[in-house]
Amino acid sequence: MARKKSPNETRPAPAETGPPWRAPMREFSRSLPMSLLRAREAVMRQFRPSLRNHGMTEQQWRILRALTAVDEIEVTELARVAFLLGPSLSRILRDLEARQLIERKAAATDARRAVVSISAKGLKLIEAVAPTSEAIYAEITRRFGSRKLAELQEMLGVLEASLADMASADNGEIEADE
Amino acid sequence: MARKKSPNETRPAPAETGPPWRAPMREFSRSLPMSLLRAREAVMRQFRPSLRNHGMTEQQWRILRALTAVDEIEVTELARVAFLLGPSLSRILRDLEARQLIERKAAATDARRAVVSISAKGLKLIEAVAPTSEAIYAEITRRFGSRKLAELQEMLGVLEASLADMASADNGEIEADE
DNA sequence: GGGAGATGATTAACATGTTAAGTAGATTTC
DNA sequence: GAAATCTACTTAACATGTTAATCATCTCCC
Repeated sequence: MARKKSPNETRPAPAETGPPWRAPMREFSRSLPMSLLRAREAVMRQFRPSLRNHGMTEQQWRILRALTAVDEIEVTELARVAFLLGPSLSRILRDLEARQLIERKAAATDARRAVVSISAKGLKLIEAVAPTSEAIYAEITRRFGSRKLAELQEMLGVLEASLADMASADNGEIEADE
Repeated sequence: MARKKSPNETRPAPAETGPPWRAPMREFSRSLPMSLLRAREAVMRQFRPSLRNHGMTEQQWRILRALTAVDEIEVTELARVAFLLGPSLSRILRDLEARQLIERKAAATDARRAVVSISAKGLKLIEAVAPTSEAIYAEITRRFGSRKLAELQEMLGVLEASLADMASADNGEIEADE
């Protein structure tokens, strides 16, 4: 049942207590990665039950959803659009193909490339899920506010663009002292 | 747009082409879940190499990081603070304990509850990673803007709160027509 | 045109996400 | 006060995230 509460009256410290060592780092739960993670989880929690009822995961939905927007598409490009890493996509395509929700063929000009498209069965599945999905999205928009939602997405896009060419400044230590 | 793509001159359609069926759904790549996912990935991509150099994953870092803020903490509360599901936390704690980065003991009043704390070795590891981590965070803040960063986090918090009590409206279909 | 290197995709190996089931200890109830 | 129930945690099982390695094809260059 998700982690929607619990009075927790027994724990020793609220986890917001002063750190035992000098704390140069920002309050943990307010870091940007945590904020983004929690927000996304709050959103996805709304969609998962419906998807699950249709025997589909979030990623499988992303793929089928992306496939409805094109006639056919190469695997690499699909990975970019659905924002999945190659290995994940490979596995999922194998399963979706086995379930006959997609079709795959080799590209005409380049035998390395595979071209994927959604099947009639896949389209039917999308059409079955879409109404519920739309209703949920509408409710989220209603609650948060259409204006604010657009603003938020704009900021997220700017953030992403801001970091696009940032080189990670990792020092070379391979293991902690040992 | 972001996503420093590549010329990709060979693909058949840019994936932004008109859908073959009537498309009642919003442009896929601009959905809220995708925006959040991409923004978070853009941020985490900066931290992962440094963490990896210290032999640690993002989640392991979250746990150790959370532990530095308290003297000791129960597992359930730690799951809440580090935003991890119970099963994930169980596995990670087992590993961190084997690596002697944390210590675990049974709670005094309730034998079911386990109390976790960071070890001296764990603290040393945190101290080794913290400077790089801080530098990365500072650079992100500099690029995106301190003001905007605070605004963004405020909006994310409001979004999360907006959806806190939303009941998922899943219909009961268990499988698509077959 | 053949070999070195680049590219598209998959496989491998390990860590985590997610839901369900299991286990041991605590709490309630009659 | 023992059975029923609840609670904290763990295990199980499967799907995905993540990095590295592999495999097949393609390109380039001599």
